[in-house]
Amino acid sequence: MESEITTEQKIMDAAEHVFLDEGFSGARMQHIADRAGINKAMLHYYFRSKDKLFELVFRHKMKQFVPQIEAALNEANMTFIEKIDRFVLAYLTMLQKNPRLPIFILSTIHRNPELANSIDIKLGAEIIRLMEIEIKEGRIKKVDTHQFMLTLVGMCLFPFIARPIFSKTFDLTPKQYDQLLAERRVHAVQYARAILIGE
Amino acid sequence: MESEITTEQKIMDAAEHVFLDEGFSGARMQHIADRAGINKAMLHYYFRSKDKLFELVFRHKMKQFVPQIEAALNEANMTFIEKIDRFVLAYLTMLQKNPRLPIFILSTIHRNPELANSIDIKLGAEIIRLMEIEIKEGRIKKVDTHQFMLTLVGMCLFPFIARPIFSKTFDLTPKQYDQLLAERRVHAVQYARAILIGE
DNA sequence: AAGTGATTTAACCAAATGGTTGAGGCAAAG
DNA sequence: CTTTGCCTCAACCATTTGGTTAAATCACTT
Repeated sequence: MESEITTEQKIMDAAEHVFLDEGFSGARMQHIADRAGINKAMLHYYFRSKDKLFELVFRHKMKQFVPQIEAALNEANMTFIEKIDRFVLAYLTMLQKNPRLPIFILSTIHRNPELANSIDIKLGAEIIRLMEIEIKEGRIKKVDTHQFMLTLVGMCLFPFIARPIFSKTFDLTPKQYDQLLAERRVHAVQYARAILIGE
Repeated sequence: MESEITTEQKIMDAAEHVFLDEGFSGARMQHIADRAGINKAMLHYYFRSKDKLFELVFRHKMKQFVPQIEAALNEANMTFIEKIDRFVLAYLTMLQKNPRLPIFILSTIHRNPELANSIDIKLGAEIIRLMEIEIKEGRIKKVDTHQFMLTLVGMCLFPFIARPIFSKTFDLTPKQYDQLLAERRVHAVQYARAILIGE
C-alpha cells in the first residue's frame, strides 16, 4: 500500500489551508506545523523557508485558478454559447470546491503584482480566441472581447469573493446563498446570450 | 488659518495608505509612523493600539465602499435604466479615485467575517428596492434581483480587483487598461438593458 | 514669569516569530 | 550488529514587532 500520506504532503495540505485562510503575512509557521501534526523544525527541513513554502502553495493554487477545460473547448461540436456554458459550469464547479481560492490569489497578487508575471497564465484566453472568430464570421454580435470576458469571469468569481458582504446585504442564510451560487450558471449564460445574440 | 494638518490626521492618512497596501497583518506600525513623519510612540498616544487604529481606518473605508448616491436615486425623474447608469457612473468614479479599496475591504472581511456584521451597510439595497417595484409594475422583465445586483456591482468592482491578472492576460498597458475601465460604464448599462428590457 | 496640560521623543521591554542546531530514532544495506 | 542516510524533535537563537515609560518641549493661561 502506498496510500499513506507522506510528511511532505501533510505539510503542503496544512500550508495550503493556513495560507488560504490567513494570507502570507497572516500565516504562522507554528500554525502550519500544528495543523500538519508535526514539529516546526520539519517545515524548514522540507521547505527551507516560509517564502519557499508559500511560493509552492501559490504556484499550485494558481494553476487551479485557471479552468482546465480550455482544451476541450476546441474539439467538441458545440455552439459558442454552449461552449460558454461549459466554461462557466466548469469554473463554478471548481469554485464550489475551492471557495477561498479567488480572494487568496487576487489579494496575494494585489500585494505582490510581480507574481502575476512570474507565472504564465492566461485566464479565459481560449474563449477570447474563439469569440474573435465568431465575430469575424458574423455568428455573434460585435462585442468588446475584453469587456465580455471580464464580466463573464467576474460573474463566476465575484459571488465567491464578495460572499460575506452580500450574504449580509441580501440577508441570506448560508443555504440560501449556496442556492444563489447554484443558479449562477443560468444567469451567466443568460448574460452571454443577451449580449452576444440578443434574444 | 486652520488649514494646517493635525498630527492625528497625518497618522490617519498614513495608516490608510499602509493598511490598504499591506492589509492588517502585513502592515507595520513603524512603517505608518515613518510615512506620517512622526515617532512610533505617537501612534499609541493617539490611537492606543494597532487594532484600534485599524478599526477606525476600516470603518472609514467601509463607508466609502457604499456609493453615496443611493438617496439621489429616489428624487430624480429618471427611468430605471437611467438610475442604473447613474449608480454605475458614481460607483466607477469613486473606484477610479480609490482603486485599492475593493480588495482591501473584501480581503479584510474574508479573513474576519464578523466585520461584515459589525457595520450596517447594504450595498445596492436601494437599487433592489426600486427594481422590485419596476418588476411588479411590469416595466422591466422578471429577473432575479440578487443575481442582477451581484452582476452589476461585480461589473464595477471586479475590474479593479482583478486588474493585475487581467492586465497580463489581455496584455494591456496601464493606459490601455484605464481605457477599458473608462468604457466599463457603457458595457454595464448595456448588460442591464439587455437583461431587464431585452433590446 | 510661572504653572498647567497637551504633545513629542528616545530608550526600553516582553512577546512573537522565522529559523537553526545537535542529538537521537529508525529502516534498509552491508 | 553496525553503518548509512533519511527523518524527527526539543531546545535554542536573533530579529522583528507592538507597546510602554519617563523625561522633555511646546502652547496657552493666569
